[in-house]
Amino acid sequence: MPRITKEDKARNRQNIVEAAGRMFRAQGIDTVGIADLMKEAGLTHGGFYNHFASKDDLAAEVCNASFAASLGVLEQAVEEEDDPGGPPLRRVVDDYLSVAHRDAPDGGCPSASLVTDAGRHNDTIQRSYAAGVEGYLAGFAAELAREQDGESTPQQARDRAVLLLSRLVGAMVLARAVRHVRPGLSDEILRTCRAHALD
Amino acid sequence: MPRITKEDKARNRQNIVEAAGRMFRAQGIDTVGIADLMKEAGLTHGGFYNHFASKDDLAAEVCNASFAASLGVLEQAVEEEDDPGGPPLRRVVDDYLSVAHRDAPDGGCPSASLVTDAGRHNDTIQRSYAAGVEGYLAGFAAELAREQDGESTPQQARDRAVLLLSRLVGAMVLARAVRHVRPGLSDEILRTCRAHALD
DNA sequence: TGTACATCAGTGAACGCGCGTTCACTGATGTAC
DNA sequence: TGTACATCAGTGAACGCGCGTTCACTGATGTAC
Repeated sequence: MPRITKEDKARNRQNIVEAAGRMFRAQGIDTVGIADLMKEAGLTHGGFYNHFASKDDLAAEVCNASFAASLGVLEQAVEEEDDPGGPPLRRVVDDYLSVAHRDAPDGGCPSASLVTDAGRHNDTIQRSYAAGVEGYLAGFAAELAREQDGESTPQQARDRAVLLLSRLVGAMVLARAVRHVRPGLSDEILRTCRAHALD
Repeated sequence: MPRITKEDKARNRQNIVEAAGRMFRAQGIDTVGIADLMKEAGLTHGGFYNHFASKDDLAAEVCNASFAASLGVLEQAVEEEDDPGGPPLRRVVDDYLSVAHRDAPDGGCPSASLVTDAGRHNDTIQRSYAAGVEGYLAGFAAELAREQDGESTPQQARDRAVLLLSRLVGAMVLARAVRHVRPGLSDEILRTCRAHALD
């Protein structure tokens, strides 16, 4: 049946990146095989290397794409001005530390779902991850500065952004780790941290 | 040369658990092979199944042992009364979020180093992990109650313990994830969270 | 206490499996005239 | 615009490797008398 249209090839490539983005976040980079991920993208495994030089190569691109998508959602949430649920960062925290986000890591924040994978893979992946973290920090710091309306220095906003991200990530990874065997504890972690993440 | 003394067998078993404890925390459960870990324990891979029914079986035991050792260190630190470095929890936080702990996950807190592994393995491992987390929370809550000297309810102490552990774990996993490619960012995360973990 | 035999921890080769990656092949697309 | 040929994305078998696990074997220890 091949050969395929240029547009089809581009679409296939994007499908691979998106499928891998979901699967890597849900199950971890090492757990997901090339064959699994190509099937999820609607292809057979042999064609993988028409698009990527290696699995690590894909993983780095997936890391970038996941952070870009996740940051987009974040900034969109921040921009929705007059909205129920209080100020933007209040809504961001409530969404981040929600049961829905805990139970659907495949569409969620890569800061949390790839945090261990990043440290255990090559530097290219780690750089993509670190850049994504910096993106989150910049976004949080900007919004914190805006909400305090000149009441804080850039350094203070930066510090608070670092604290906020650490708290969100810590609560989420712990809540996910105990979810299946101690759902009550998992819920408690989310609830308690939701109430105090912005302290 | 075998057969071996009963005492030798017990010592070998303990060596395997300790070697696996270090390697699993440093590299992750899936990354470490049976052969690697038996060599580290000074044995050959074939004998593994004289001690454990499966790798998962070992992993659950390792999880228990690592938490027990780590909690022991924690409680010992708390008990060293008149000591420089302020009140016990202040010292616990400073040790936890130290550069030394970040750079030596093999001897450190399993809450942080096994947090992702726990969620991705079978329920036995996850239960060991969750029990360890509860141990940490109980230890923190008791010390928080003691330091506030009756000024807080058990519920408040529990909430603060949940917050504290989440913050420690979040900061540590993030600091480790970006360590090799952004050492400055990694240090910043530790420093900032050290200053505010007990807020 | 001494002797004879069963036990079983350690060894290292082997098994089966799944992984990342490579390859020969196909045939529709892209392109040059 | 039409024709002829080169390109190359997708396919699925195959490769090499390392993994968790099994196994036959060894010989010192444990034990029964």
